[in-house]
Amino acid sequence: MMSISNIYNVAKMEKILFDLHQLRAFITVIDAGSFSAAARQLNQTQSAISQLILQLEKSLNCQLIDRRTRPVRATLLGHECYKFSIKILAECKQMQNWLHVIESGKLPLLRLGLVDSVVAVAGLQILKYLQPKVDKIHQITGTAPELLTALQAGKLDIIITMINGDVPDSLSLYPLITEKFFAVTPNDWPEQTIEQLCKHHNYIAYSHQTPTGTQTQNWLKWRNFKA
Amino acid sequence: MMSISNIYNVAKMEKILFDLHQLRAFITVIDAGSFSAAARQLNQTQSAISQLILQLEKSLNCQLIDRRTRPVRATLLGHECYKFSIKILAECKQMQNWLHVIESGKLPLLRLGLVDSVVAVAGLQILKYLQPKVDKIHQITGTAPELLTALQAGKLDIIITMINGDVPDSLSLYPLITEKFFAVTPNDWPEQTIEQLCKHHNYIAYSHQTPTGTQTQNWLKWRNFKA
DNA sequence: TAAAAATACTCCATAGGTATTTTAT
DNA sequence: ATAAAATACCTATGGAGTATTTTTA
Repeated sequence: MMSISNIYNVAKMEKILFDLHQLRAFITVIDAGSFSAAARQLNQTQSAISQLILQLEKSLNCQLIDRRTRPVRATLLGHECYKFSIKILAECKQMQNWLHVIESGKLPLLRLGLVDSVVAVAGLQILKYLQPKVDKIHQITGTAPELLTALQAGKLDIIITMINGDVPDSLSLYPLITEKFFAVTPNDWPEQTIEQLCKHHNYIAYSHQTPTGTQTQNWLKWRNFKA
Repeated sequence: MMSISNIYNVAKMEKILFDLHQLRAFITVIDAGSFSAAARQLNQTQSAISQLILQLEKSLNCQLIDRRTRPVRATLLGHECYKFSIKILAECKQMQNWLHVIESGKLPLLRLGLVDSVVAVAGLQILKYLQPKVDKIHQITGTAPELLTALQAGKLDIIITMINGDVPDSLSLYPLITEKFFAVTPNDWPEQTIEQLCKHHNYIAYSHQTPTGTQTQNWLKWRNFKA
């Protein structure tokens, strides 16, 4: 069975031979019809633009602009390059904008899933924390598997839940809280591991009413333990 | 729900605040799980990678990587940035390739995905057909969903597979082969449609060993039919 | 001849390296 | 305690400017 990561190794990141400044200069030259005009638009010198275009042509190993005419014009290859360049720069701008939207607290809507136990323990704090960052919140509560399904179906943006252990690749996991627990036993008990303890002794649970009890129950259910 | 296209504003050719080397470094770090590993892959020093990522984060004015964990991981924003970066770099690579094709008549590299069944039936013919058109071929085989994922991630250039029915907008679909089938039944069978036939009669399959049998199996699996 | 593009050269900003400190497990 | 990331510092490359030459209409 092929894994995707295999493909990545094969198609390893090659060197980048041109840069976005060159593409921008190229587009501007084509639009403006001359190097000098483009230079004026970009607040640079004609020399700088000339060098940028020459670099681009050299790195792509082809002529992009026909200088034997005034105004200068894109060659056949130049036309193709122009279309791609427009698309690439648009993509870059979209990325900038999209990240800015997310981080500047102007996220229009966050669809938030919370497991019931978390709502009880920290629901209010979470909402208070999110308030300044999001315009509108759709809050949904449910069991961990339900929320996970909804998240994978694209019906939620984020869920706060206990970890499963193996999270699908398409999702990102951010640990919020981890706790270490100790098993305290009388001196004369021989059992050395949790498994041994489970075999020989009864399970004493926190009350269903307490948050810890609920969480423990959830965790056991999640891990498919039987009561 | 806001769509990304709304955000994009074509009008001005604004300053570019990041560059492709930064994006490449970022992708490599996320994939590798550490700055040092990424540096090794890119034949640079850890320091250089660190600086590239810091520059990128500064220019985008947000944190992209959570360094408080090992392996380091993309933040929420980093995840968005990652997806865009993949797309942008793929676009750049495509441009290079396309220009190279036009001027030399040959693609420098084709990353080709073939579903296993196609390899068996037509693998040799396909490679023979491509030979004069491509300098170098990376051939990868796998199941249709795997290849589709890789294609969308920009890790493959083309895949030859059975159609799904709904292909994402970002991909182009070129039908290669279509076949019409007839159901031949005895004169006295009353059923008039395939559905009726399926209800009242058993399914007789080609042997697993034959190409047709394998293809049929694949198709049924693809369509979530049960044996 | 008058624009505009290429070229020569110069400079300095910065990408990227080495060495070191800080941080995470 | 060890591996990894940030930081300080330094060097060399090359991006971009000025001045000049070459090219086009």
